[in-house]
Amino acid sequence: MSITSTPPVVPQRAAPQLTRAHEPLGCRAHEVLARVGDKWSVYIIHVLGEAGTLRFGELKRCVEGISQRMLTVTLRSLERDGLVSRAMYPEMPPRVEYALTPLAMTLRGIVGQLVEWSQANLPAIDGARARYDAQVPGWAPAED
Amino acid sequence: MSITSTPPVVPQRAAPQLTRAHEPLGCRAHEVLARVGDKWSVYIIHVLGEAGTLRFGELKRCVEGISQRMLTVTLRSLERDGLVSRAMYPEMPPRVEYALTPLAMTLRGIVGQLVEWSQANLPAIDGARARYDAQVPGWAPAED
DNA sequence: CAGCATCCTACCAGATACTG
DNA sequence: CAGTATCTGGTAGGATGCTG
Repeated sequence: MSITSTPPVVPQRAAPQLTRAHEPLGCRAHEVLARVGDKWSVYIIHVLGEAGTLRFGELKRCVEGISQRMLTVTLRSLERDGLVSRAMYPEMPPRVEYALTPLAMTLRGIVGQLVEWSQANLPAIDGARARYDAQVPGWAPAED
Repeated sequence: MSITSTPPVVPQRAAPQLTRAHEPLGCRAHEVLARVGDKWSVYIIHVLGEAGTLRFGELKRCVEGISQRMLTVTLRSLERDGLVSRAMYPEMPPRVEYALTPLAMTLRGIVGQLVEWSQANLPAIDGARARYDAQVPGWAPAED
């Protein structure tokens, strides 16, 4: 379990000041991370955070690339987790508006940083990929 | 757990103007988000960030729940993106050590905030789920 | 317009076995 | 120990067609 019981065989190199390896992560936090670490969730939270309130179709247009099904599914999931609120107006034609909940609002900052980081470091990552693909023999550059 | 590399203060970008016209994220950022928004990537980056340097087996124990295959695959992917460095020592038995690259180091702060947020808001999310599951008729509470 | 239901496919990801 | 290779079931997720 704890790697602090280091076998004497392993040479301690470069004096790791961070010996405390097994931070338990609180077990279930992993679960939440999986939610946030969903392909579309972060995207949707970001878009909704920027736009404030959007209807289904608008959202779909903003998140372009997402299928109608995945948008529905993801929104349901986010709604269930209390991150997105859903307001339905039974008019004709129907109108449904989505927005972030206060809970999700506290995520906005982090998500924003994530997006900024992504945009800022895209070139670096592209470079790393190119370098890796070049030096690794039989690696098919299949987008990941 | 302390995220020492980054001040906990979230630089809220000023003026979240609620305009409906939303610029599409530069949209390759989405690609990077998908990488970060991978189930295991954040976890591994976090663990590696805390531990500094870990061998394959140590990592596997730390990220408990991950299969050997997924650890290999995810590490490869992270390595390809220049987020994780891999040092192999062709001894017997073999030893391979993983660590974050400087690039990934700049992600540590954000990932740390994400983890903290997850842990802090787990109860809220649990509550929201319970509430949702209770009020929605035929919803099978199948964990997601 | 906003969705649900259905079908169908591809890939994700675990288990197992084998190698250097 | 640190992988690779292979098989396989589960599910993510797209396409389509239909309702209120």
